[in-house]
Amino acid sequence: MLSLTRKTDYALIALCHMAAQPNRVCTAREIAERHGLPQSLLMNVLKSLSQSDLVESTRGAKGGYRLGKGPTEITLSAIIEAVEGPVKFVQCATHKEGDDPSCDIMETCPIRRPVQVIQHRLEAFLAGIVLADLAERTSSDSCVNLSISGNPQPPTGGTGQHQAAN
Amino acid sequence: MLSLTRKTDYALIALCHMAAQPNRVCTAREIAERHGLPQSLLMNVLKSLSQSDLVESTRGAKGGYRLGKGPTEITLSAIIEAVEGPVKFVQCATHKEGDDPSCDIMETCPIRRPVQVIQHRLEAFLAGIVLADLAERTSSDSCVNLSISGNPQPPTGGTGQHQAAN
DNA sequence: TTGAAATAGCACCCTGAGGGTACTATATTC
DNA sequence: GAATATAGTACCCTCAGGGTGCTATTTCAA
Repeated sequence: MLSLTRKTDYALIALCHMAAQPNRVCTAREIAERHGLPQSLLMNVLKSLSQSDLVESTRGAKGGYRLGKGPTEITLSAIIEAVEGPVKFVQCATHKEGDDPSCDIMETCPIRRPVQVIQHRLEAFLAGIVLADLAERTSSDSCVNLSISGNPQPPTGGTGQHQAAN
Repeated sequence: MLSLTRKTDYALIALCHMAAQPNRVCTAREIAERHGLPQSLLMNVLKSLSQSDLVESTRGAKGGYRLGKGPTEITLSAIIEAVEGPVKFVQCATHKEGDDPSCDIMETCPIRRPVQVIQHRLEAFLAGIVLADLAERTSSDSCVNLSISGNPQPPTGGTGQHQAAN
């Protein structure tokens, strides 16, 4: 369905929670109770984030989690990758030479190249969104900030405006 | 995993195949054999595409499929939607007032708004890629063209502007 | 030193979507 | 009427998503 999993949802919520309180450590329980998430699952997610250094964890009493980087350094693609694994728009997109082919028509596939280009553009898209963008609108309730993006700006029209990638 | 399903892969292959031969009808068997796809599954996919008017079908002997629109009118988002259903970056993204909430923290969810903005941008991204972009690079092997459509252009705007490093 | 609080690491389970098959009905051509 | 092709269903199997539970480890504080 081309959708994120719920784990990523939880990750985003937890990260926003931490971003809003940069000067203290937050426990999994606190975050779970505050936002009504299942605590055990949230802990799994926080573990993943910790292993990817997106959050720092402190064990023991008075322990908890805090952001491991600044909110402008944590990209959406890093979050997704930490929780769900690498984004694969199509299975063959991240295929390396010599790998066991995930798809048995690799050699003759007529759409492989163009689809890989789309993959790169999607990665760039996700890498361009950072936690600060999300957290910002979370605290202030204004609707405005993200919405430069807000008007979806139909990209269909022109061939050839600027491109960010490649 | 934020990935397309194999059905969409098949749809893209079939559509590219048809785009390359605009003046004749192609049978499911022909496409399946040509590209090594399972015929029965490909037929399912073609049925979906037909119901969404992305392809025209002709029944009976000498029947088959052909594109239902020009290759510049068939967007990637339309293809995905025809085969997989609506793109939902997150479950709640397409939620309408009064629906049964797909997520029981709808009301208090701190990231709902920003995430919906991302969803809109993703939709615009996918709507900006058309079949012609794929089919083009299929026949000619040049690598350049696709960069025109969906320019990723991070939605940050207010906050830092980050360039996708690729 | 001991207990409580917190994360770390497994192991396991259940459900549903992805992915695939099979069969029948219908339309068209020759 | 036979052959060819799509249309429509109904069904099945596998595996990732999503969730639970238990144990180990670390840290603080009484």
